Amino acid sequence: MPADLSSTTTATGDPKSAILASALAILTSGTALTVRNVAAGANCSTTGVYTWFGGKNGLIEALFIEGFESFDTAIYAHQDFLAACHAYRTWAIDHPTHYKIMFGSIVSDFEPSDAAMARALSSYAGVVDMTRQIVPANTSDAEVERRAYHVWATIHGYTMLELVGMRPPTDADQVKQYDMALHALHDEVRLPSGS
Amino acid sequence: MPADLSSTTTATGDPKSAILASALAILTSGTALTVRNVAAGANCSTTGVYTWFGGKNGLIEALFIEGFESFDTAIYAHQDFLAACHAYRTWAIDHPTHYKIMFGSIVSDFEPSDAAMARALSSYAGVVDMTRQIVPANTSDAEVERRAYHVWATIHGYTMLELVGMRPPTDADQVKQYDMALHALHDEVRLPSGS
DNA sequence: TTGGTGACGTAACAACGTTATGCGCATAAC
DNA sequence: GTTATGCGCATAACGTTGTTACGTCACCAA
Repeated sequence: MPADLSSTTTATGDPKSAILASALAILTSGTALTVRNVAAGANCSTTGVYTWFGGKNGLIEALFIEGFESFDTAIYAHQDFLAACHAYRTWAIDHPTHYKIMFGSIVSDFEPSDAAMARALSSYAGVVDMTRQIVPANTSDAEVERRAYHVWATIHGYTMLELVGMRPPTDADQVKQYDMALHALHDEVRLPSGS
Repeated sequence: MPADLSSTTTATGDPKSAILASALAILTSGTALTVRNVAAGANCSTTGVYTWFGGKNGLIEALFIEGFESFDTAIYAHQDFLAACHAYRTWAIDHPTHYKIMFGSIVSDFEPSDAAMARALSSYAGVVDMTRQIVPANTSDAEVERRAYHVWATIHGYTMLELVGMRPPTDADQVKQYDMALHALHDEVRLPSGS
């Protein structure tokens, strides 16, 4: 008989990916991300999370890394600066808990390892590349990186504020406001060096 | 005999403020913010947290509101735009857990109530006032608020990225980079309307 | 005095992350 | 073919967390 028919996820025979898929399903469903829930979704016992991920922190770290990979494929499919920035926000809005795991430390006692942080900064390298295509040709690497960090901080600030529900009482359209900020950001980054 | 000598905090006779002070002390000490720890610091039992705050969520909400008040007094003591923005970052760096409670949803199952969110947006009103002093005189209220939100999102993005340790591998001075971004932000906000 | 209200500590409960223990099965050694 | 080693797994337990039921005591009004 075929195996894994009882699994709620599209898991392969690999139990590690089954657990990860269960965790992702729980993240999108909004249920509490507990070891017992993840194990139940993967049709295994809580011990499985420990044999394959070393505990909840290891699972969170796997979600952390998987998040940046999903992030990259969603964002860097766009060549256009504005389209990529909009894709950034859209991904975060569609995966709020996942985004908070990656940036907001929603899970206490979780500190990403050096390898996980390196993966996150590798995703940031994509922002640097995207910025390099916009800045004037003779811009130095340090200046490119400074502007890339500015881009990242700005869109992260907008995204995070919207994600936690912090917005002014006037019911302005957040997408429109975000788009206007992106245009200004775009013009700002395109300026030649030296103010 | 005098009371409250055994308390680790400078608590008054009010048990509610004693519990809040204990929670603040735990926040700054880096210890785990558990109901038992807070109660022990306030020299009472866990029940006290429930009689005075209705549970842990109520305590978190009190910390949320207290955070924005402490925030305001630290920031709006400065008249200068750049000085206030630097004070913003400094407060967040000095109170990382507190800042994450206010903005990062570090505590799961905590959603600020409408009153708490109103208090947070009242703090945002200070940003609007500060922005109004910079923009051209004939700027409309809607435009002022849009730029104020831009200021808030930008400095929040920089602050949050630094707080979670996300920074490019080049070991640039974060304060210097933040300061450069603030100057650019300042110039940007001062521009007349219509690009 | 009597009744009631409210704050408090003790102890318990459910749920959580984690771990000790033992079982089953695979693979390799002889 | 038999044995031994090791790995993955489930069951059950432990300590900690947030929360609550319960009994007690102080205080205040009638």
